[in-house]
Amino acid sequence: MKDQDTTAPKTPSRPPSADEIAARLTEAIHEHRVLPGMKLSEDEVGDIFAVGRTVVRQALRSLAHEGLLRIERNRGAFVAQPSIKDAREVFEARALLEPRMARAAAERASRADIALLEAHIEDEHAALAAEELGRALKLSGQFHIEIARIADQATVEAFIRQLISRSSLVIALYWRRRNALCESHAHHALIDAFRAQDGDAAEDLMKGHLVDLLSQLDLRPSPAPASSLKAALNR
Amino acid sequence: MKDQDTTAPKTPSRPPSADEIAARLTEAIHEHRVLPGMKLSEDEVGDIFAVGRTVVRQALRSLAHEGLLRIERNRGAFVAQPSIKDAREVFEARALLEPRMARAAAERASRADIALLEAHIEDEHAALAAEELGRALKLSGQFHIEIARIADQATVEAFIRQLISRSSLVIALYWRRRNALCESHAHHALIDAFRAQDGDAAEDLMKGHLVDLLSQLDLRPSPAPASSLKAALNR
DNA sequence: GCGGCGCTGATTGTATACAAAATCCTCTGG
DNA sequence: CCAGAGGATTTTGTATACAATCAGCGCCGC
Repeated sequence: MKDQDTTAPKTPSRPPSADEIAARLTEAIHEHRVLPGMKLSEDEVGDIFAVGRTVVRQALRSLAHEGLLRIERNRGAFVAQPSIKDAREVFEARALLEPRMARAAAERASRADIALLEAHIEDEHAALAAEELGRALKLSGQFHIEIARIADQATVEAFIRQLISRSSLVIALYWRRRNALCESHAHHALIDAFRAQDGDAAEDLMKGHLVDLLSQLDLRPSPAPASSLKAALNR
Repeated sequence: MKDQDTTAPKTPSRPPSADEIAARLTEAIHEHRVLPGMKLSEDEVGDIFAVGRTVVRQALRSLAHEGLLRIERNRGAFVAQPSIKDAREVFEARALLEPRMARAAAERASRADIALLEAHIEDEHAALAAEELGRALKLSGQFHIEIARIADQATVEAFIRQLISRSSLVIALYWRRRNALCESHAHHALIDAFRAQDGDAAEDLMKGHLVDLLSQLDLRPSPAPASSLKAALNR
């Protein structure tokens, strides 16, 4: 279990900061290379990034504060396993925030912004073509964050960032089918609305997009036997 | 500056946890006993609560993550000074979230919930009568948080908690007049809507209430000479 | 055979010690 | 008298050491 360098750093020169480590861990979780329920031992993470436990603890607590990790006293940090209720709440919150962000973005998006979004979709397509499902998922989430940035709402952007993170966990736990994310249509349509500066359309498209996403989840009582019996007993 | 026990603990027996310290600091900031721009030295806080710097650092970083503090590397932690743009964003975000919470709360509020809210208003009145303006302000914020709790939306509740915190900072910086918060009407009206289980009315009332709050702020370019020249140069 | 109890190893929580950075003060030179 | 450089002090950043707690396991008694 020591030679699987799923999150190994590439620069052994300068010790990375707590924020960098948090970002790397976040990325790994977004890409579903680290799955819900997995334990993140302080020593292990510290060895991987070649820093002391002090810095690792900062990163872990930061991620816990964002809801990505669950820290149990004297037990350690585990990747969060959102309940079905959590999953619903996340998408309800997104439904409250993101449509308005899409509207504001449509009214504010510059030529450069739209070009950036298109490049994003390009990358997402490439990742899908290369069967890198995790990377595609991460890019898909970043698309939503980018919209909040274009809307020039840093406060809401931070919230959406958290919601995207948890959505990634929710998808890992409750996604219905494994086949490709066929949501490219929605993102393309959104860009069209941005290009036309059509706020109404953007708001509606985003609303529908989120409903579609939610409908792809399987949120019935017995969620999924994804984790083993042991994980079930840990609750 | 050492004998002003504005945040002195009452139990010197058991060392408080990082969360407790964070809660105490949050309360002090909400009550405007600690003002924007003030520095929170690690040693100072550690001495006050009789714990090592390790625990204090956890608390400070936690509060920084919520936007209450700003941590500058090798400089220390300072109570955040939201910009005018931040202030607008906070109330825009509240306008997106809270009306819907009010609606949901109106549809779900039990007899006990309403009694609790009434007790809250009672306390707020008492605090106002006793000239404890800070305490009244804190209770007023908790009223809004309570609504999200009644709406049974933990995720959004956490967001609103952050927004209330920042609103407290915004009010400290940009509040127009010092006289009493005449917003009791709005809270009373909200409770009436809850009692009638009138979701539409609750949503509208909350929307209007937030507009009123925002209109009480002075968000013009040169905000307020609240902080000294030194603070102005620190930017 | 099985359930409870105590021991051992491992992991986290906290404090302390040391290093790095920034601020403040002083001293010097113009 | 003022400006600037340098050192001393203070404060934060990080690692390490020690204490506390928990999980796993074997042993003993029933």
